[in-house]
Amino acid sequence: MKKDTITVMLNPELKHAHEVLTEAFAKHKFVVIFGSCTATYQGRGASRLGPGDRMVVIKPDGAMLVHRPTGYSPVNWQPDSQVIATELRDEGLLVRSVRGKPREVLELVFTKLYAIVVIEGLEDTAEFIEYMDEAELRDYLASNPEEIEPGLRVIRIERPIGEGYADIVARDREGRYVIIEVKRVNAGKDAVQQLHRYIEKFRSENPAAPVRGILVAPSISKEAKKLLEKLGLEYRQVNIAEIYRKAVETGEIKRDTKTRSLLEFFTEGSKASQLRHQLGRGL
Amino acid sequence: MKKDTITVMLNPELKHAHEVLTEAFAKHKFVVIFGSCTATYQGRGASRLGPGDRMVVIKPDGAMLVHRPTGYSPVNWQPDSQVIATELRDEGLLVRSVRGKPREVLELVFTKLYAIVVIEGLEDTAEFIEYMDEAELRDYLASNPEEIEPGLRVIRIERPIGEGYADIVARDREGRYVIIEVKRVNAGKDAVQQLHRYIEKFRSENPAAPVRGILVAPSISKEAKKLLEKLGLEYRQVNIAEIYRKAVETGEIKRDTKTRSLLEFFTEGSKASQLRHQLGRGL
DNA sequence: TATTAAATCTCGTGG
DNA sequence: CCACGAGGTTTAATA
Repeated sequence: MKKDTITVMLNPELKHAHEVLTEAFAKHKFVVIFGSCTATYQGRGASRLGPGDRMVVIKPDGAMLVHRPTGYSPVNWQPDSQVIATELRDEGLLVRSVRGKPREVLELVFTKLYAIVVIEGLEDTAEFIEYMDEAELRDYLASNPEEIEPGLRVIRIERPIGEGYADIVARDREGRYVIIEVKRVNAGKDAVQQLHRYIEKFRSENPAAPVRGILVAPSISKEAKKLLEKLGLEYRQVNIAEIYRKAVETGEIKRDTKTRSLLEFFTEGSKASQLRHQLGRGL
Repeated sequence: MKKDTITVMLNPELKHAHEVLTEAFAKHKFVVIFGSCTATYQGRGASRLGPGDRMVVIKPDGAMLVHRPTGYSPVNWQPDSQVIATELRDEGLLVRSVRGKPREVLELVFTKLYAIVVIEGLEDTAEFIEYMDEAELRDYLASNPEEIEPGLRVIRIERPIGEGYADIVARDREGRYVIIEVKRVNAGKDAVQQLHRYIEKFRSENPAAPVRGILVAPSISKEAKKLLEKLGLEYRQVNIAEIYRKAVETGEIKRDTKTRSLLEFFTEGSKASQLRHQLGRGL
């Protein structure tokens, strides 16, 4: 980032803030506002929020976030907006964000401002790399089917069945077809139903072929398990962290020193109490 | 918010920042950091992000957000964390956030800091009011079933079926049971499947009772429609904005002057071009 | 553009 | 504490 591109205002007057914000929005700067405001939204839904202290972020692309003092989620937002404008009113400083498609309007009215930060020229071109999403898990299991069951031979992956795709189609030791559905999070009834649909479709297409269905997931809900058993399907538990470790070890996932240290922290790592001690009390 | 509780540092040294942040985290203050950092996450998944300019928010409850210069979503985050700590390293200033359940670690390493804002005492107790969410739509339809089909008599709403709930259970003119699934957005295959699950469950519990299934939504995807028809279910289109207006008119939804004006803005309102003109170019 | 499925989904609600 | 389902879900991939 270039230097001298940060402007900070502490407890600014509404009028002064209005001027600064108008220019900041026009020039697509990165803006953060701390203050007390109300929020009104209408678009896909409608909402209203009374006065309170919030942090409002407006990004260069028109993304807007209204954050309360706690929680992950913004209470109001605009994923991106075509028009952002401010207006001085009797009630306070209006900040209005309008999105065209779908049509959505978010209006904030500030009565008090604690701080405004305006930044220009933030640069971020780094690639974001994610490991072990569902596709990666599926590919690992397809390459290492013995993790699911000894003697399994994979026929193909992502086989189109009906309207969807079976994650893995294989044959077991006895030559029976095995349709495998992979989930990287807790499996619910929907996952069981999905597998069931594939099995039904496969049976209708191959009436003579014996076929089994296996749901592979780190965990399964009780009701899903019941449904699964009722439908004559099977469940295999897998440990995602363990598979991640194996994938790294076998080179199927590249690692650098940084991920390695975190990985060890996780798989061989210390307990929370030790960690707390290492780090100090903190939060 | 009380006064004099904001601290702002511009282009701080890492060492100085470390001291300030340590205290801020210990005292559960609201912290925003602008700077260039890398990010490493491991927990439910794993990810790595190379150096770039970001805004990092740490809230009093331990919620943490790492935002790139564009977009709605944080690139990394922690919904809440038990331990947040900083450490001075050769590579830069480490900010580490640890969550216990599930076990997740997010590590940031800052090499440059542009600004740090620390705020204490933000107060926000206002109630967040949403209009026309699915529950409200369901309740309106349950009170006005003729919107779905003439002669429908509602038996109950939110009927437990298995572990889930059918939105509305009714009887039609001919005495058949009707299970109704309500969606306030475009219905996809998942909605059809959900309704199908309820129907199946109902049939298994009441083998003798004839039952219909109706999906009520403002629109439905083509594939979902096909699946729905294949499963012998029905679809009824509703206009959400119209229902919202009726609900307001009949007093089932209270409105104040603010929502009223917004309502009019939407239902009778001006076009985007006019709006753009009103507001000036803006963003 | 529409649609589908995944997500470190998050968040509330109910058992 | 788990499970289910909604969400102004968002986002990426796919047809």
